[in-house]
Amino acid sequence: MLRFKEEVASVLAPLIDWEKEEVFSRLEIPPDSEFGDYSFPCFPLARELRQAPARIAAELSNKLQGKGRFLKKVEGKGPYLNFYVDEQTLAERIVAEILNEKGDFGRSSAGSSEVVVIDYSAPNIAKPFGIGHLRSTVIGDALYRIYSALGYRCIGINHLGDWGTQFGKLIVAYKHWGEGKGLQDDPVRYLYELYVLFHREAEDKPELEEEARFWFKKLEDGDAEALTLWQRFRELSLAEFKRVYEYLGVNFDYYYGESFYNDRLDATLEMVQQKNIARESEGALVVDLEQFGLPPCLLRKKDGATLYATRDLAAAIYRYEEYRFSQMLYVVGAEQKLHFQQLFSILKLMGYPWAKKCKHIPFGLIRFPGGRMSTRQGKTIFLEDVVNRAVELAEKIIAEKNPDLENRKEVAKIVGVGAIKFGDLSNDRIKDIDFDWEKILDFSGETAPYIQYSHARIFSILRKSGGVLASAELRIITEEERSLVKTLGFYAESIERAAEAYKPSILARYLINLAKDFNRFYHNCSVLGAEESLRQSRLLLCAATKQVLANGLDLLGIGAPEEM
RNA sequence: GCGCCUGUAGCUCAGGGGACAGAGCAGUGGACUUCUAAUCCAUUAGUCGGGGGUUCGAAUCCUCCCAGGCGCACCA
Repeated sequence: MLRFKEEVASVLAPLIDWEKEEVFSRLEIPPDSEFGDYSFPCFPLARELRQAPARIAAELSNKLQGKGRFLKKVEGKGPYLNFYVDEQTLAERIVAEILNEKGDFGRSSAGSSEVVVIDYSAPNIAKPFGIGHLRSTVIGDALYRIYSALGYRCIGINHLGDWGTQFGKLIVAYKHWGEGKGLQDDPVRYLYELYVLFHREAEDKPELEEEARFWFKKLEDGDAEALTLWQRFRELSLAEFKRVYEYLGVNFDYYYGESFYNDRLDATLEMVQQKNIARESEGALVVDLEQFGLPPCLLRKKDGATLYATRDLAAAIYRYEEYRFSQMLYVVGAEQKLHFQQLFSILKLMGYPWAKKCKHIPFGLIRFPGGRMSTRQGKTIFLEDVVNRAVELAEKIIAEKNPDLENRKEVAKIVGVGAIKFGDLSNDRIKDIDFDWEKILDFSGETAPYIQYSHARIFSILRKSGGVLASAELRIITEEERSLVKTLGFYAESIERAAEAYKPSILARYLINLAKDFNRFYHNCSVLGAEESLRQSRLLLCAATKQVLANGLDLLGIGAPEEM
C-alpha cells in the first residue's frame, strides 16, 4: 500500500501547494474501509484557503477525478478527502511480487549492511532458565530477524550472567551443603536449589553473605578452587541453556558472557580514572552523574571486586571497537532502566560519540497473580515446563483433530513453541504480563496456532488443487478478496514499523489481521469449487497469502507447518 | 521521599492527534454429507483512572492528582 499512499501524496500535493512529504505524513487510514483506504483531513487547509473544510474536500475531489494508477476513486466526505485503492490493480502487482520473491518478499536492503549489535536473553548461570527470561530471548530473536530482513548486519550476543557475587553464593552453598551427584544428574535445578537454600539460610546467618562476597573476590583474584567450581557450574549450565535455545530455535553469534570481559576490567577502570570522571567514596570507586540527573554509579567495590556496571562498560567499549555498530540494542527488562541510563551516561562522560547509538529496549515483568517472581525465594516457573506443557497440549489436539498426521510430534513442537513465543510477542513489550497457565495454553483466537492453522488450511487447498497457474488472471470480486489483497499490501510497512519501534508486536498484530482476513475469505469464497477462471484467481490469492503468513511468522521465529 | 512505567468492555489487550473507541477470551444463539470447526457468523458490554490545559479536533500531547508496578551505592 506504500505505493498507493505515495501516489495519493503526489497527486494531491500540487493541488494544494504542499510538499509531497507533508501530504504523505498527513494521510491517515480511516476508521472504516467504507471511508476509503487513505484519507486526508482538510482542516489544516481551512485557514490558508479561508474556506470550510467540507467545501475544500468537495472541490479537491472534483479536481482529482481520474488521476493515478492505483486510485479507484476519490470522494469528499464531510471535511475528509477519501481515497479508494483499485484492488484489481493492487492485486495484480502485489500477488505477482509475492509469488516472484517468495521467501524474500518483504525483505529489503534499507539497512545497507549497517551493523546492529543485539544483546538479548542473557540468562544467569546458576539460575534456571525461567519464564522471565523468555521475553528477552524471543523479543531479541525477533528483532534480530526483523533487522536482518531489512538489510542490517546483526550481531547477536548472549551476555550470560556468568560472573558476579552470585557465584560467591553458589560456591559457599556448594561447599557447605553440596555433593557431586545432584550436580551431575540435573545441574541447573540442583544449582537452583542450592541458590534458594543459600538465601533461606542467609536470613538467619547474615555472615553467609559476607562469605559469599569473600569467595567472589577470590574468584576474581584467580583462586584455583573457586575457578574450578565456577568453571564446572558454568559449563553444566551452559550446556542446558544451549539445549533450550536449540529447542526454541533461537541463535546467537556469540556467547560472550560477563566473564569474557574479565581481562579488560582493569584497563577499563584505569581509563575511567584517567579521564577524571570517577572518585573514591567510602573505599569504593564511583562516577557522579548528577549532571544527568542520575544517582552515582558504582564501578568498584571497597574490597576491590567489580560490579555488573563495570563489566557492561567494558563490554560496550569492546563491542564498539570490534564491530563499529551503528546501533546497539540491549533487550533487557524495564527494571534495569536506571542501570542503562547510568551506563550510557558514563560512556558519554568518557567522550565516546557512539554512546548515543546505544539503546535500551525495555520490557515489562512477568508476574505471578500474587506478586513478582523471585528466584531467591524459589518462586519461579521453568521455561521448559511451560514449553513442554504447550507441546503436549498441541499433540493432544492433533490426536483429536487430525489423527492421521504423520509427523505429529514435529508439528506439535512447532505449534506449542509458536504459541508460547507468540504470547510474548503479540503484546506491547513494555507491559507487565500476569502469568496464567490457562491463557498461555489457549490456542484459539489471537494466537500463533490461529495463524499457523490458516497457513495449514491454505496448504491443504493448494495440495488438492493440482497446481497454481502463475499466469492466471486475478479477478477480485468479493469484499473478502478486496480486504485480503489490501492487507497483503500492508506487509512491508508492518515490518518497517516493527523495526522502527523495536516492537515485534506490530508485525504479530499484522499477521493476526491477515489470518483473520483469510479465514473470512475461506468461509465465504469457495476456491476449489469456483468456476475455472475464478478458481485460478483464488488459488493465486491463496498462494500469496500462504507465503506472507510463512514469511511473517519466520521473522518472529515461529514455524509454519504445512499440515496440523 | 525522589524518579520511571502502566491504567481502554467482566478478563487479557489493540488503537500511527482526526470521522459513531476496536479485537480476543468468557457468556448467549447459530454454521461441519461442501477447500482441516485450533474456524466462521450474530449478540451483550466502555465516565478510554480523575481534574485542568493546548488544539478546528485528545484514549493519544502538556500539567496536577489517584491507583498499581518497577527502580533509587558495594546484587544482576
